Amino acid sequence: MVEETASAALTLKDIAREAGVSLATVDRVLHNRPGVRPDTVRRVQETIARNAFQPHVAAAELARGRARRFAFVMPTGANPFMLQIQAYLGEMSAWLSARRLAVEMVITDVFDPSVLAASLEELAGSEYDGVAVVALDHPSVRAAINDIVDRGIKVVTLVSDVPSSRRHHYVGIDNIAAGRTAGALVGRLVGQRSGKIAIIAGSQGLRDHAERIFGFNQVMASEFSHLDILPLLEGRDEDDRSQQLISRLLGKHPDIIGLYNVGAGTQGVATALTEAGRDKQIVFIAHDLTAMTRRLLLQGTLDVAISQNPGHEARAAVRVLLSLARNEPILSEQEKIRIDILMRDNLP
Amino acid sequence: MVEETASAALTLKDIAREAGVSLATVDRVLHNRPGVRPDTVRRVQETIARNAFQPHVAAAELARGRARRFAFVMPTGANPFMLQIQAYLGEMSAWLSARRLAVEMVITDVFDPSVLAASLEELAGSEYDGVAVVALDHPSVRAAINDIVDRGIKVVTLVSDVPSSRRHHYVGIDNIAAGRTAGALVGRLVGQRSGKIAIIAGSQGLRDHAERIFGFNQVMASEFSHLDILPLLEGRDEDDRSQQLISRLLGKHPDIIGLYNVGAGTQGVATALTEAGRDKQIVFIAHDLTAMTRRLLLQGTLDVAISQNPGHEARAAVRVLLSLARNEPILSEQEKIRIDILMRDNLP
DNA sequence: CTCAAAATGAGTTGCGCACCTCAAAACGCC
DNA sequence: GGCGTTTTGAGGTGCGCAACTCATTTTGAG
Repeated sequence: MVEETASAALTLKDIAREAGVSLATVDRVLHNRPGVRPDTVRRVQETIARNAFQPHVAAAELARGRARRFAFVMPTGANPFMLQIQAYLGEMSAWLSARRLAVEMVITDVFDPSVLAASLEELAGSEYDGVAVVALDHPSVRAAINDIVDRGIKVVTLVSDVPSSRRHHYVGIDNIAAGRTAGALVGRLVGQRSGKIAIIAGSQGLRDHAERIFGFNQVMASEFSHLDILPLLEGRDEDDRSQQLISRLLGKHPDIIGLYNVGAGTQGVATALTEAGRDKQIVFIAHDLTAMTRRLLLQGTLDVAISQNPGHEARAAVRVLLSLARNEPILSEQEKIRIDILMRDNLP
Repeated sequence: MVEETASAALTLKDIAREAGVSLATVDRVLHNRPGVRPDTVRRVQETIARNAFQPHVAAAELARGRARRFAFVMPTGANPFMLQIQAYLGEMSAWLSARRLAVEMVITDVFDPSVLAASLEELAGSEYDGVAVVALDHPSVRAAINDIVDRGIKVVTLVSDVPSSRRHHYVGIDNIAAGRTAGALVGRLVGQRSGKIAIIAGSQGLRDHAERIFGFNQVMASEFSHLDILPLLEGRDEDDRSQQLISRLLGKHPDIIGLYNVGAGTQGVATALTEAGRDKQIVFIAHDLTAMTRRLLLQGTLDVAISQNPGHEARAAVRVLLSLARNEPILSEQEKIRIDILMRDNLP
């Protein structure tokens, strides 16, 4: 029992013949070039639709000649998650060059709106076909993104979104949902016990951290109101500072049963927990899968790591930019980034 | 600060010149065609490697002429998970036809080794470039797969593997790890409580079910030995039968605190739980994300759904077959199927 | 050295499309 | 009806490679 799923192999010539026009006109319609009567445009488009015609991507790509260039605007510094994204882009290099795609890194201080905006404005005047940017949500950044879009360059925001801009796509997770997931897990894993829940973030000023905290508190308030949430600590994503803050907190509150680390500095938090000898009694949830969090999961110090797959984000950003540049539909289901719940037994 | 990641745009002609041979010889080397001295082969390959040369896939695809044909051997019946995979393949139809790829469904009884083997043998003599098969692990199936491979057709096993065959790739999850994940979650979510844990499967004869049960028991024995595991029930993946079995079990054991459904029939199990009024007290874990399990998660009847992403499996199978057919390297990190832990707050 | 077999060079064709030019036809306006 | 403008047709070129043919050179065995 065999079923057909794919169709014939029409070419532009067939479409031209069937629509009663020349190849040149079909080409004009296909690329929105001027000089075609609206009536004729419609006739050609109908013929294309009627036959479910798809231009042969390989032929189109070959005929284009020049390679496509994409820029990835990434933060300076040693943020492991960002470095992982860059590493996965590196792993794609054979894949990219076989398709004559060039991906270039633009490293800049994405946390300073004016610096980021300036970097983006520079790209607006360049020869890039697409830009992926880890964007801070700020009016001047938004304006810079819109400028790039107006130049006909495709833009996707990566990891961190600027929803008010006219960017074509966002590749990343819903951080409110991530925070809610953390809250639900803490609440469920502490079980019947009652006690206090600690929460530490890098800074409330970071949009993704703020969103996670919001989601976390939402769930705690609505579903686990019997638990006592301690005031938020800010560890600035640094191991040392996080360790000190948590050590002091553990000393002050012997009845902490759950701990959520919103940002980085997980190693510091874990050290504080083990030094206090309370890593097994306290439910500890953090973000991102690194060599370090993997180790902590296997040891049992960390109970759950909530993560977004950096490899998936890197590849999705490239694919989305490519599809946009080709005016191809995007497989949205494929490009959606999931909130991964990682425990010891489902580590990839 | 800009860093280059991709390289030049050499062509075969450049390679030929640099290696001091003709285009024809490079072509022979590239496609393992006979008639080239080993010494020359080496020289050409070294030139290719030295320049990190990648043939332009678009040009290669275009020059090939004929389209590639892939067959998907899928089970008969209304298994929702399998239907989802087929649905996602359908969603790819525009993507496929733009690449002149034809994907055809071969629906057969994959649970009968002789029927499946016969279907596969038929494919061995056909014009397919690749075959994806939901394979039962049985000697005659293994032999059939090896036959197909010997014909030069690429084979990937889908969802269910035949590790002893010479299939080129497996697209699916590690079911032992999935079972262990279920065990860890049941154990963690019941918390301090003590009581009995129920487990129901379709049949122990199904390899994936058996593996999940194995993993589940492994974790329960080593980490949650204080919990009492009830004997396995077999619901044949049917809602009615599962409901009856669970209803009876709930009547007999008032102290059940956890329940793991290994296979299908989740609706039946859920009905039994709610009718007994114990859906909130019992930790309930099942597999796969469907409209039904999504509803149960939102209601709170189901606590966790463990799933493998059917869309990802469909696309990965196609991509892997395509890469194999093109003799391209596979992005293994991309094609790996993860064990997803889905709760109410991280539903996609 | 001779001869057949193996290895190689040189060349052609065509895949389907993008992108271009130039001439011809159709059109709208006065 | 004449005019300029818009629309269309016809055609060409080349992208990089696969796949082929056929002539020529090199090689090794006897």
